[in-house]
Amino acid sequence: MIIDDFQIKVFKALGHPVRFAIVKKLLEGERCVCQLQEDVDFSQSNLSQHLKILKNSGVLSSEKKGLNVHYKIKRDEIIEVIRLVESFVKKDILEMAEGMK
Amino acid sequence: MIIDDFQIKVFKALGHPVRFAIVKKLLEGERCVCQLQEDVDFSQSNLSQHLKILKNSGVLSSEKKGLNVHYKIKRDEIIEVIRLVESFVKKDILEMAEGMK
DNA sequence: TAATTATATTAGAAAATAATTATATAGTTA
DNA sequence: TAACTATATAATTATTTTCTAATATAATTA
Repeated sequence: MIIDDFQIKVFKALGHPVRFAIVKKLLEGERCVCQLQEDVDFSQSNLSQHLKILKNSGVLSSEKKGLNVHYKIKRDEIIEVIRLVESFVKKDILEMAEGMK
Repeated sequence: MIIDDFQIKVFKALGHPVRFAIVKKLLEGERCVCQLQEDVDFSQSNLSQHLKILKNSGVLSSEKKGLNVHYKIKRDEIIEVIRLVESFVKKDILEMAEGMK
């Protein structure tokens, strides 16, 4: 199923620490690559490659503004997804903590 | 952030075709490993390894019932997440199709 | 308790993904 | 138009993930 493939691509894109960090940063709003670079301590080239993966998966969209390229979260559903996963992961962590008593 | 790590684990778990297929099957309800094996054409060992990853990430939970082990989706949020991603991916595909006209 | 069935684990090979380094391009300003 | 700045691409290497094959375990039944 082709829809499955696209869904898998989205999950794969979000399932990497650098890319997840980028997306979380962009929850605050649109940013140019140069701004993303600030928060993050790996090469420009590497960042660019991760941005490409995020864009290809449909998680981010980009727009060229003069010399800069601005990236943003493409759809609100992504924001929802991250919130949902965060909430259920928190439950898991709580339960784990309970189990250790 | 530890919560981030758990979230990333969830996305990574869902970002693989075999594991995604397993989870989609379990949307229909709890299944034992033997039943999952039917739909799928790779080794028992491999299936078992993927189930382990899904369980460790918190996506699935399991319960031993006699000789069988039953797996199910651990939390309803997971179902929601999959629906959301499906819906936004469909939008992307539609837009792509528009763009090709 | 020996054999059987369902599932899990381990080790190693194969494949996929990620990071690094170097180079290219597109827009901008001097 | 030459030099500069921000970002992208390509090639290579390093790392991680996945698969395969063999073996182990736990519950069940003969």
